[in-house]
Amino acid sequence: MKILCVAEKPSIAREVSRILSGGRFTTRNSRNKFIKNYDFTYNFTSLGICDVTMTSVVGHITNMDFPPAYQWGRCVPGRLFDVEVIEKVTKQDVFDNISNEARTASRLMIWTDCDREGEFIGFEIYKAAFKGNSAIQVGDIWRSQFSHLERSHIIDAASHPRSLDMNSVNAVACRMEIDFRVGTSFTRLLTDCLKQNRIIEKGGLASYGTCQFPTLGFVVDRYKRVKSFIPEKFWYIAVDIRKQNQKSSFAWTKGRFFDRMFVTQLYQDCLQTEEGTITNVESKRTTNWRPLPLTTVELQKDCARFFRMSAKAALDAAERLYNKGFLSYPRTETDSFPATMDFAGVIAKQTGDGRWGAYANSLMANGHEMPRNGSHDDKAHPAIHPVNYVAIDSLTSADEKKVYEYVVRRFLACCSKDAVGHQTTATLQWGNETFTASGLIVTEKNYLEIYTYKKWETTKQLPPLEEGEKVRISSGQMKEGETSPPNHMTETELIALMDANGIGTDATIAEHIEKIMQRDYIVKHKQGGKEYIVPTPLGMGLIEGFDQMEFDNISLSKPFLRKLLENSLQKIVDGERTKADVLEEVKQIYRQAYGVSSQKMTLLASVCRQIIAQNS
DNA sequence: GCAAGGTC
Repeated sequence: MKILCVAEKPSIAREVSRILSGGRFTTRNSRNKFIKNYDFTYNFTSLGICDVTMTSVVGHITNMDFPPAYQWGRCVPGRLFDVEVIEKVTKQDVFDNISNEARTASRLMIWTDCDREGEFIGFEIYKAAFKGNSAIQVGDIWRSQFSHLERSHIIDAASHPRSLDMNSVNAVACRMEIDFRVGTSFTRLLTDCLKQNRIIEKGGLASYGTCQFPTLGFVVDRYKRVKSFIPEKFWYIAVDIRKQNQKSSFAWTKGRFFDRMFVTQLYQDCLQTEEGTITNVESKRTTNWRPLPLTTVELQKDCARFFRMSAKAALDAAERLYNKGFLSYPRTETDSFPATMDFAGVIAKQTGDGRWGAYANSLMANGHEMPRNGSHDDKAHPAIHPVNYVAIDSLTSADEKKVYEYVVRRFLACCSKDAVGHQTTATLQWGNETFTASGLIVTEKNYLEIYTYKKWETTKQLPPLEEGEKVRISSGQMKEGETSPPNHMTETELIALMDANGIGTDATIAEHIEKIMQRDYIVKHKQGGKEYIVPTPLGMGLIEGFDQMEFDNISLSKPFLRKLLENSLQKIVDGERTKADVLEEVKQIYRQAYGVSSQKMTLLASVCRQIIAQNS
């Protein structure tokens, strides 16, 4: 009896084969240069010893399309909400490999990632297998459940398969159809109209996407807030005391007020007394927590912040390091490690390095900590960590060097003790007002010694103060300040906003930013050594134009619709709603918005024209 | 020529 096993990517097929076969497998090439077919035998608990062929796909192998009659220019874009969609095989060689291998198989076992997309890819694999062997039915599919490649976990997964979760499959099918219909209809409408109005060039493209526009919306929103910012004056009271020839500044616990008279009144009351009283001195141990295990989004945010690397460049470098076997899988939302992971083994591989080897050695000698567990789990991959050592000087790409070093230091930091400090806070009463000052001494750096990207340092110390002590106010002043404008959007902030609002995924956030840059909706702008993202006049015109149309309580440039879709998809997964039901509801919202948009295209064009003229 | 999601 032959079992056909199919994974989502070649690296998983290789690893699972290695584990299940105990290293005794033979390898055949497929027509796709990335994909190998591995043959071995395995003793499945329920079936006994079976012949196994393990292979993989490379992500999705099919996609949606419209029939020829509905290609660009052949119908009005509004029809795309309702015409039939067809399935098209996008990777014929991969598809055929599965059909062929399925011919001699009596069972199909799906080893795709255990997330929603993985479930759908599993269904695509089933269809390819069924084409080669119609004796394989949906009910015969084994779906193995695993979230990392630790040996016992994989063997357990091999003996406890479940069935394919059609709710998840339907949720993904729903997402695909919405994104496809909405994206294509609006893109054709926008492009055709902006071309007619000569706002974009003949060969140009003005795309709309359910992720592209909310992303652009974030950038435009920030830009407008910076431009329309009006500074406001505020007032506050600041106090210095002097003791042992040392000045200490105390901050007002009330902060600041925009009412000058009010602060003046309080300040006048204070001036009645020349002395203040120390009402409280508190000295306590504080800790500064080691970082959480690394996710893709965190990696991208930190690379942008620490190395000024774009999200795309960071992910590309991490991917190359993964393909060379140095890093674990770099696309993950999980901020924890499996409890069974061999942390000491991972640390031991780093002990020979010239920069961090000594630290790794000290962790080995003194015992490492168990990493903290974050609350996110994509149920498919563990947090990003080094799997093999490479001397960074032997890497040729500057980005790879930085990313590898960062991932290693982050991992060692995860296995280290938290930093410890001592914080002293003194409270001062002056008249009716209270003020505080504090000083920090870092007593044990611990993880900070290896995680050099972060600063937590000893500050200026307070002089010895006692509760009840009278102190002379060496300077008590009412000061004036001014609110400052928000900064322009950084890539780090944009990634964080997208992540928080469910726009895109760990694997696609970087791509959406790149795409709207390609479309000339946003540009990166250097200012004072920092890089900011600002909208182009076209990008502003599009958002402004859509915002001026009157939709019924919805916005095409904000993240709410995407979030609504995401919530509804989860309900499909949970079995609370059907795909047909959600599809109709969401389609109806966009269909209506499309109707309004197509009527108001002249408004959009004139808004665009106006903003472009203002900025040229 | 159009989307977003996988992966290489």
